[in-house]
Amino acid sequence: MLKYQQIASDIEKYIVTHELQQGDKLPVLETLMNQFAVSKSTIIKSLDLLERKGIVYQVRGSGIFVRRHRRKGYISLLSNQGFKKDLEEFQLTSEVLTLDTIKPPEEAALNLNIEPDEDVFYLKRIRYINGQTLCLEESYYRKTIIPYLNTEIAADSVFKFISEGLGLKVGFSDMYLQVGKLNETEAKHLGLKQNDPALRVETVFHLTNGQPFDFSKITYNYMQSQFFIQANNYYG
Amino acid sequence: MLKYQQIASDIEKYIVTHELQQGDKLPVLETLMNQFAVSKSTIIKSLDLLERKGIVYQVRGSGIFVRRHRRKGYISLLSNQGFKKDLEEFQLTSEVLTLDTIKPPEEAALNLNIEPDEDVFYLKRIRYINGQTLCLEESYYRKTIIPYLNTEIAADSVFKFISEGLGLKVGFSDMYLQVGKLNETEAKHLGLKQNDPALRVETVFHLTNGQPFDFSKITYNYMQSQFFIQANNYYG
DNA sequence: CATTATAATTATACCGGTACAATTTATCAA
DNA sequence: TTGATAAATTGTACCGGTATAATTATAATG
Repeated sequence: MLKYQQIASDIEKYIVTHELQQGDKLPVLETLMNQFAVSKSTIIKSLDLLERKGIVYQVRGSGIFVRRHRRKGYISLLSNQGFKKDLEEFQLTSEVLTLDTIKPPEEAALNLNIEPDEDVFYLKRIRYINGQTLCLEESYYRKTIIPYLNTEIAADSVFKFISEGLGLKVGFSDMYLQVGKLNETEAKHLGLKQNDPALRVETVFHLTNGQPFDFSKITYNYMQSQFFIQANNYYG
Repeated sequence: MLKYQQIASDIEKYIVTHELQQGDKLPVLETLMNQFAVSKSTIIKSLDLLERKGIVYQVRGSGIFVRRHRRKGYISLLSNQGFKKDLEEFQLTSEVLTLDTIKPPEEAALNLNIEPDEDVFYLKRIRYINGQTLCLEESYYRKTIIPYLNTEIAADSVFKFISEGLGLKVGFSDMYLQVGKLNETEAKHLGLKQNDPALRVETVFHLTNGQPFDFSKITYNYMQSQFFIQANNYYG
């Protein structure tokens, strides 16, 4: 692990274990420099990372402060790890409905920017949170990039397998949100009624090198889904 | 404007005017250094900014590439300028229903982290996109920070006034999303039916110094609202 | 021709420095 | 006590350097 990542992780742990709250002040830059025995630029890089993750904010001339929101039980839309990570405090399980190698349907081929004859894994599953249906998910993984998958992995965490098992690095993702009404199939799977509200999220996941490797369509159970987003304003 | 911001803005303009597409390669760092006649670190800062804005991605050993999604007509949830900016291509108007100075209701006081007897502006408006209802919005602005507002400003863009008129800098925001069903009032305002799907977004906006200044509750018309989010993965 | 080893390219990590701008604190005058 | 002024604090902009890791291009090998 790189120095600046390690330091960021240490500071984050410190904030959590010491239960620092929104607005609490961290030691000044120079103190942190000495404490971690690294140069100024490295500390700055750590803090910038923490700022992007929404954990601190920095105020010129004043200090470095903890950023923390109060609400619990919300799923982060931004840490694109398939939210397995954010909900560790909850019971999160999956029921795999389908796992097949297929030729991608048109919309998947378009979003993955691949030829229609390239093989993809098609995974369909229902995800449960504390025993309740959370969402219905359909994913298309490029076999060129993810050569292997099985139902065990699919029932646990595909993203964990991709990063830890395959050593691939997830880079960025484009998400598209829409609200509509559940159709009959969705309603049945989620245990809701037809025409109930539906939040649909389509995501294209890319590796750090820019390759798209996963296109997924998720329909959320509106009863279970509360999301939060921490945004920074770079448009000053 | 700072050097690195100016350079970032220039590169962004270049991408747009030359219609560069996803995956197109930009000149290498050293070329950019010479071209803009600045040091390496300044160019890196510019590119980091563009990366956070979701405009480029960088691949070590390979190059700097354009990041662009294909779908049009989606509202960005992240550039927290009250989306006036993102939808400039559309006709966006507002009808002000209420603008009053009041004592904040409990949830507003909680989210703004203020005393219940501190004065706030209460603004309620309907926003239209191309003549159709886009959302119903209720906002609470702290008068200590935003001392003045009128219906003209409210009908145009409060955020524009805050930054350009008052010289305040918007820093970060916490957003909470939920899906549910419209109640009677909401349905009437949005021209929809009761129990139709509703996307509700609550946001707490902060200045760069961490002060919360605006708590807003928005209910979107599900027929009009398509959102996109560009996410980066800092959790490597 | 495919595969492997080697070299060149390219972005990133990390260092340490000066100058500066925003904020906070201390000082002083009214 | 208040309000203005000056000084100290603190993060940010920008410079320019070395070393390194990931990727890509090239050369060598079978």
